[in-house]
Amino acid sequence: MAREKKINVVILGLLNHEDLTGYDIKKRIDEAIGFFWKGSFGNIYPALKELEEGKYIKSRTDSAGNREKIRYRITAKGKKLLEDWLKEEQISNELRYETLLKLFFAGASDRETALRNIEVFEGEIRRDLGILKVYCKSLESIKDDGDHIYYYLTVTFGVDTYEAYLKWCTKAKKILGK
Amino acid sequence: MAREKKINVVILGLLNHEDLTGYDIKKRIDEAIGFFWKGSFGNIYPALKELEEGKYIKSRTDSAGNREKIRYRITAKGKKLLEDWLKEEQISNELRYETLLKLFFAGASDRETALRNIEVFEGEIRRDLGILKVYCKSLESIKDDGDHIYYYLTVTFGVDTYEAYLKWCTKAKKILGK
DNA sequence: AAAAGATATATCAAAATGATACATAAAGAA
DNA sequence: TTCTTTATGTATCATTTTGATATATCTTTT
Repeated sequence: MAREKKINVVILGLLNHEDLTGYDIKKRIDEAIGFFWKGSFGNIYPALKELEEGKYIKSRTDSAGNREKIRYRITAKGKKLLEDWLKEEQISNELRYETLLKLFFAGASDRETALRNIEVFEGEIRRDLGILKVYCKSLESIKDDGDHIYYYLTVTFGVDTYEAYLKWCTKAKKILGK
Repeated sequence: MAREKKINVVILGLLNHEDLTGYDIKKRIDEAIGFFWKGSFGNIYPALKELEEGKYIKSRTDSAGNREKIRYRITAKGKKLLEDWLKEEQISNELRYETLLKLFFAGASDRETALRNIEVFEGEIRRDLGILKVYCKSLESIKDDGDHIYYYLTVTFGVDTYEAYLKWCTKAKKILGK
């Protein structure tokens, strides 16, 4: 089987929960999986067309008022593709941390710059961790219903790793002498 | 100032340490910063040409034997660009974890599949953590010389976060009933 | 001497990114 | 009421990155 483009399986995964428009899909990606995955209109809309051509999803145009709205639903063929991808053991996990890049090359500048970059990172992580903890708390009570358990686990991944980041920040600042 | 393409600053950062060929650059990226950054010939070679056109680097062709070898050196202008980038506070840090994606969508399949995906992830992380720890140990004794401190800090980031990943794996497997 | 693996440059199709354009609908302020 | 801002919605495009492949030489192993 050909290696499926990632945006395709992301779309299928989201449509497997509920019917959505392209715009909804973008929002779901940003809100629910935004801390570990991204999507843009630039690949969502073309992918939706492709997936419909391949009969993995089906569209329904909803013209309430003057506004055209295209809502998509996953087909049996689409569910099959999603399940096949889930069962593939090959995974690609990637970090792209500009903070680490800057730290690695920090010798080209001074310690103050290196420290400031760590502090900027720390600030962002602290803020995002706050948001993740709120999600985590609200999921704790419902995590045993249906598929919430999986959502809960991804959020705890975020919380645990972000806490590790913060600990590292403290250590790194100390080592750099602050 | 225009937002600089990331591969450009990666190349400048590496050339700031020593003169390198395109092939060397690819190797350095894979070895030294591979766990948090990637590069490919497909963007390294065109970027080298562009950077030379902009006078950020200078090439020296070394034709020992029949083999042509193009070695690059950073210029003062290139150093300036590198420093400017280091001082920009805007950073973009990204995770792209297929493992989390599969976990988030695991409801479309069964718990065994979800567990297997976590185990695959765990295996990879355990292997990579072993490598990182070796690097970490060898850097510990020289971390106070020159710029090694920054290399050491990036490696400890890897070690700390990978250890957090492993702890999360244990917890996640337990929650999923194993 | 042959085979295999590392070195080296280069290109290309496919995919992702980030920005923008355009238009309607809804909410809030003046 | 009217004006303005924000959210919804589809769509495209240039730039960048990815991943694979092509081609050739040099080095090490068998």
